[in-house]
Parts: sequence; C-alpha cells; structure tokens
Amino acid sequence: MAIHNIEIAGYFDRLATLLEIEGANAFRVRAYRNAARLIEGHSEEMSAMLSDGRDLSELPGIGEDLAEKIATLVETGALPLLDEVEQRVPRQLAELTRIEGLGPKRVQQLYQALDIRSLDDLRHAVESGKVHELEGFGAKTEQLIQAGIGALEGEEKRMRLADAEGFAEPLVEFLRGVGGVKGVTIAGSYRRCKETVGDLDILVTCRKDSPVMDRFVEYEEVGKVVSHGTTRSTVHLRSGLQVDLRVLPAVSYGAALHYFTGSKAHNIEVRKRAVQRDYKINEYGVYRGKKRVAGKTEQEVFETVGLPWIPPELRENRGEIEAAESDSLLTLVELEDIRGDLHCHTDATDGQQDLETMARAARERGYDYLAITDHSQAVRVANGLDADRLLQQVDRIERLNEEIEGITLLKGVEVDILADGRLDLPDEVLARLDLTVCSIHSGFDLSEEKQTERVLRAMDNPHFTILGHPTGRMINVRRGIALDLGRVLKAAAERHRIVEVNAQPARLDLLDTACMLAREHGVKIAISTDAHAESQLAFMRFGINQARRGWLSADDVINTRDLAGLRRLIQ
DNA sequence: GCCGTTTTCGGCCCGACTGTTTTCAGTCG
Repeated sequence: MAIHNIEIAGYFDRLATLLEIEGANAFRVRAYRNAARLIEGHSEEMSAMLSDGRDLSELPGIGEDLAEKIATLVETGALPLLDEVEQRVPRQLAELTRIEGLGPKRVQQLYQALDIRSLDDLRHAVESGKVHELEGFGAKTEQLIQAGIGALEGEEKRMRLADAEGFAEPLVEFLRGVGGVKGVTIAGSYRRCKETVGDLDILVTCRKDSPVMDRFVEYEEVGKVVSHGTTRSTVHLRSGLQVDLRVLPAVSYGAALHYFTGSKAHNIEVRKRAVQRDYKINEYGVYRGKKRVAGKTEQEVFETVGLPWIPPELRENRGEIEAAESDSLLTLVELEDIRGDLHCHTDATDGQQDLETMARAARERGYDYLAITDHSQAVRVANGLDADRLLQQVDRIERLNEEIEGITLLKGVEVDILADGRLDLPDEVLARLDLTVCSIHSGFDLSEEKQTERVLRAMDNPHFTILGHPTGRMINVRRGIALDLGRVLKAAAERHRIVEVNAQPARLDLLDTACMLAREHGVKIAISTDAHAESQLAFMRFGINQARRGWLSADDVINTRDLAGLRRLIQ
C-alpha cells in the first residue's frame, strides 16, 4: 500500500534529528525538518502526485535531492540515507531529544561519554549519579532530565482545542484582573484554531509596574514553574497544559501577536520577505537598521512585507503567503454564514432530547433548518432505528413541521455503511427522506483497498447524500480508517456527493488538509455538529475552525445556503 | 539541503531563559 505523507514526514524528521546528533550542518538538518513539515501538511499525497507525473521539486523547500528521496520512499518504502545514519547513530537517540531540556548536543555527549543509547540507559545513568559528573551537566540538569523521563513515559499528548479552552478562558480572566494589565491575548496554535494545542502562548500588555508576572506564576492552577523572567515565564498547569506568558510594550503588540501566533514555518517565510526588503522583523517590531518602523498592529507587519492581513487559521505556510501576494486569498466561511445543521440525534436513539426540543434549540440559534439524522439499526448500542421506527419518526417530523414556526426539520438518518458497502436500510425507506448521512461505525480494520471500495460502493447508492465523519478518527483515541481519500473525493465529485466536516471536538473529521483536498476536487462540504444534545449544536464553531483551516469559503459549504438552495444541492 | 530583483556560492529567523559558567552554550519556542 502506498506510503502516506505523514510517514514520509516521520522518516525525514528522524533523519534530521539523528543528523543533528551527529553534528551535521544545521541548515541541512533544517532542510529535512522543513521538508517534513511541508509534506505532513500537504493536502495531496506525495504518492498520488508522483503517479500523476508531477515534479516534486516544484514544492517550496523540496529540491532535486529531496524529490528523489521521496520518490525512493514511495517506490521502495526505504530511505537509504537514514539506514546509513542509523549505522553510526543508534536510532533510539532520536527519542531522547524529546525529553525536555535534552537537545542534540547533550544527547550526543551522553552517548559518547556514557554510551547512553536508550531511555533505559539514561534512567540508570541518572539513578547512579553519573550524569551530573559530566562537564556541562549539573545537579539541576540531572533533575530536569529525571523529570523529563517521567513526563515522556507519561506521554502527555496535545490537548484538544475545546479542552484547552476550559483552562485558557479562566486564566485569561484572572490575568485581566491583575492591576495594571491592559490587554491579554492568546496567540499560538490556539489562535490558529488548530484542532489540538501543545501549549498556550499568552501575550500581555500592561503598565511597567504591573505585578502580572509574579501573579501569573502564583496562579492557583499552576503545578510547576519552569521559568520565571521579567518578560517571559513558563509554567505547567496541574492539568499538564504548558502556558507561556510574555509581557510586552503596546508598541510591539502587533509584531508580538504575529510572531507568537506562528506557525513557525509561516513566520520564517514572512521574515525572509522582510530581509529581502531590507527590514528585520522580531517580536518587538519591524526594523530598518536600528529604527523601528512598524509593529503596533499585525496589519502593519504584513504591510511592510507587501501583504494583506492573513487570517491566523491559514498561517501554516501552505500557500497562504503566495495567495496573499497575488491577492487571491479567499473569504473564509464564518459561523454567521451557517443557516442550519445537517446531522443530529434525538432520544429516539442515543441523543438526549426529543425532536421538538432539538427543533426549538436550532431555531434559537437562528437556523432555518435542522436535519434529524438518528442512527440506523446496525448501531445496536445506540438503539438504532429499523425501517418501521424510522418511518414513524418521519411521520412525526412531518406533523411537527406543520405545527412549529420558524424552522424546518429535514427528514434524515445516519445510516451505516455496512462492511460490503451496502447501506443499512432498504432503498424504498431511504427514498422517503430529504437526505442521508452515511457513516462507518464498525469494521475499522479493513485494508485501505477494501475500505475505499466499501465507501465508493456506498456512494453509488442513489440515496447517498453526505459521507459522515469520513475517517472515523477520534483525536488522541483512535486513528482513522485506512482510506484512499484522493479516490473517495474524486468519486464524490463525480457523483455529486457531499462530504462532512464533523464538528464534534473529539472528531473534527475531515482534517484541515483533507478539506483543502476536497476543495481542489470541487467537492461540497457539510459542516455538521452530530449533536447528541441540544447544547452540542454549539459545536458548530469547532467545525467552522476546521473548515477555515482547510481554506473553505461559504460557497464550499452547503449549509450556508437557504433551504431552497440547500434542496437544490442535495437533490 | 535549498535557493536566487544582491548571489549558481554563500547565505540560511532570532531572542529569552537557565545552568554552569567567569562570558556563554544549549535549549526552546
């Protein structure tokens, strides 16, 4: 089976780290790292591009050499240079650099002086007190390493955005209440609305005499203070979330906001443009020589490098800078564009509220329509509907539509795609509905070929409207099914099928890069909450985040249409 | 290893904090 971009990126990342430990040229190392980031974030599979006969060296940061290495990886699944480097440097050393405070230099030193090759070796060395005897290693460093080993073994993961919000918002409130504080903003991947965040980057503007930094490290949720300076401090909350706080002058606010919003790859591109124009950008401003010429707002920073303001969700160096330069940045979809929700459940299956409650909740959100899509019979744990119960629900919906003002309920079902690609209810029943959300809830382990055929066959059914949570992944819980998304999207475009961005914070499925790919294929998207309770209709904004990160405009999203427009698209 | 309206060679983003130092290297973001 074809190698995926994320695996190719993994090879280059490991290669970069091992080369770094070996002491290779830092810029060569960076080239591999940059390539890994680019490939991981690229919407189209490298393997698909190669079989289309495309020249990979046209990708920014990929030259002749890397294009060839990628081709070899795709053809043979091997990266000979990595094998060669692993002859000299034990591959497990790459793992060690993930320990906080241990970089390539120290890992190399540990390897050469103490023959430490693995996490186990390192733990033994620390316990027997050998580490702090090394030159440049003191008692503190040894402590840091010991703590780092523990943290790595605990394998703390990136936190889901929705969960991070629960910690971030109270902290921001707390900081706003400290004397002398003027502004508090969260930058970083949180501001880019990435599906998970590794840490929080908080920017504070305040009067010179504000005690905000001291108050911050004393915040009641703080479990550990990692560093504590006058302009920058880092803590770990007891939840495990790392928080960095930066205090900066108001004149630097825009420059700092841009700098700390990232992504790193985006920033590097912007700064390169600045250097070309004889400016220097850092977090304090835009400089010409020693003179600060801009930096109070983000707008100013972009202007100095000849670009319009770019929405944070796009700042991943995935072509947004080129698009901005040619003035072809599209207007991204917004929450206010959404006219209805096309996937929700009621207490007929595993939802918490009845039809009418869901209908009224949707109307309160200002929606024109809500599709009721309870589970089909195959999902027994959810009390899925058989044909009779579904038809009864259809009758109830028709009656309710007569009674209730200001919202239209659409008759739907979340029908299972069975292992062989058939849908879980008879065609004559599905024909009674306005739409179907077709989803996989079992048989996650099929091979990519079988899984893809399964979905393609399902899409051949004339009653197939929307592909629900297409990959089935759950963030930090399970990987998605093996699916050739390129083939699925191509088929969806040909058959005029819709693909869902599921807005559940744990799903966010499609991925952002897959949204980009869908758009390139001309596939329309439904952003749906899959609400199992009326309160979950509010998850829409997480789906919007994902869609925006995937470069989707209101036009790409079918539930931005009014009811008549929607009906035309799903007929 | 990549890249070019300074360049096909010689650059490549940059500052804060910490620890172990006595002027700075390593790490991080």
